[in-house]
Amino acid sequence: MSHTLGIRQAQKQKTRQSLLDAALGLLEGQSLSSLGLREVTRAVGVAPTAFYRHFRSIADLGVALVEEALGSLHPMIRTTVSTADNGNQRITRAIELIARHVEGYPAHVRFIARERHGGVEPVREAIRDQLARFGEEVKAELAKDPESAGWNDDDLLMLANLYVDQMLITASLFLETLQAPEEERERVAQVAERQMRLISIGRRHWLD
Amino acid sequence: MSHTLGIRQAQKQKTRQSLLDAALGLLEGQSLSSLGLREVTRAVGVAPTAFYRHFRSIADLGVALVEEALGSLHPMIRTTVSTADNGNQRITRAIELIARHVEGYPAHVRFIARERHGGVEPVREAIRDQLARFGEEVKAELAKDPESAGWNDDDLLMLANLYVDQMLITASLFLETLQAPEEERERVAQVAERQMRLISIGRRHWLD
DNA sequence: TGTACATCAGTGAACGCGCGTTCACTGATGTAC
DNA sequence: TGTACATCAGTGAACGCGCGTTCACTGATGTAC
Repeated sequence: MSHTLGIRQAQKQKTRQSLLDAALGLLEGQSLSSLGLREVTRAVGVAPTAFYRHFRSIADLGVALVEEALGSLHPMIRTTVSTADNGNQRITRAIELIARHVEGYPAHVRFIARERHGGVEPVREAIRDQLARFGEEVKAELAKDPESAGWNDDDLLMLANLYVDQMLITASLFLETLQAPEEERERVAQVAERQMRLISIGRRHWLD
Repeated sequence: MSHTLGIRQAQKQKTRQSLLDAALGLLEGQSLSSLGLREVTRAVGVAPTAFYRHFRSIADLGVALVEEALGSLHPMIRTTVSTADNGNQRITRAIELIARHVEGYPAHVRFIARERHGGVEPVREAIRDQLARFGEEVKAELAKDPESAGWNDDDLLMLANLYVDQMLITASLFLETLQAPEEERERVAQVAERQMRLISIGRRHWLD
């Protein structure tokens, strides 16, 4: 039984999504704390007052963008980790997955990198919470691996967060190469791969 | 032969420094791209137009702040690395150095973390350049270490950048605990320490 | 040392502009009967 | 199915406000002789 939205509800959601999309576009060249409500509505083509039918404030819209952006990162991180743990080949594939995600959702990645330490506290908090959840999930994924035998929970979480941070750093480096020639992107990929490999080597000898 | 500045020059520098200090203070709660010129001059107590005697724009002031902030990080990173390479005890001391730096210059650290991916391109560029220089310096420091025998230049730089990024991540985590109880800060320190240790273990077995 | 002129950091008035928010409104959609 | 009323997403005028930038200015400091 699929519930069809009323015309009114559907139109409202469409406008809301347009506001989110427009904001994300405008945020490529500035940060959230300088984004104007009128700027966003102008880009969409609705009256400034229409904004209030969807969000209390720009900060509120920012929090919604966090959900959207990290929702899209979610499957990527899981796949990356469950994919990426044994051989060097798996690490190569994981880095490729990150590169493709950055190509597919550059604005989302930029938004998260920018606002993670940005000037809007509720948005920072939303990102912090989501990244903590990612850490927990990666930890759960790592725990399944035979290589994790003998590891305690604290150390697993420590390693999980190291991987998560490393993925974000790599993603943000890829972002900077989006307009650059292919060889530059290849160079970034190779460095990221070796860093990931070095961490995995550290993991393997952690209990020595 | 010490050259005493003229009264006029000395007063000008003092005002300039006041503008930088006021801006840094205001930036604790917002990001550079939303900082207003009038806001800064108001905080200092000079006329808005006085701003133009010192900086072309807020972005220009931001670049000056990068020099100031990373100038203060400079000695810290060098000491941290040359200190931090052999035993676990050295890593502990390195993390302590970072913690103390964050306590001593919280606004500088926050500024760099925030604007590294912020909305003002010239400022991002200045930070990128400085961090690249740090990477090179850390690489040079690592190269002196007997443990680096057999390492090629690319791998040394890869490791150096891994350390630099890890230091920034750790610094920004400490920043979030400045208002938190001591036990929270201790927890962050312990995680950072183990991550650094894992990386160092990876380093030791890189050539296996 | 004293005088006459040049420099220039900081002033204060004025400008046009876009901002966020309020309010009463309109008219298409939804609902009850 | 048709009618009468309720809901509510989006409108458009109006507001007061702070913004960045311009300009001619002032008066303390600097310099040449």
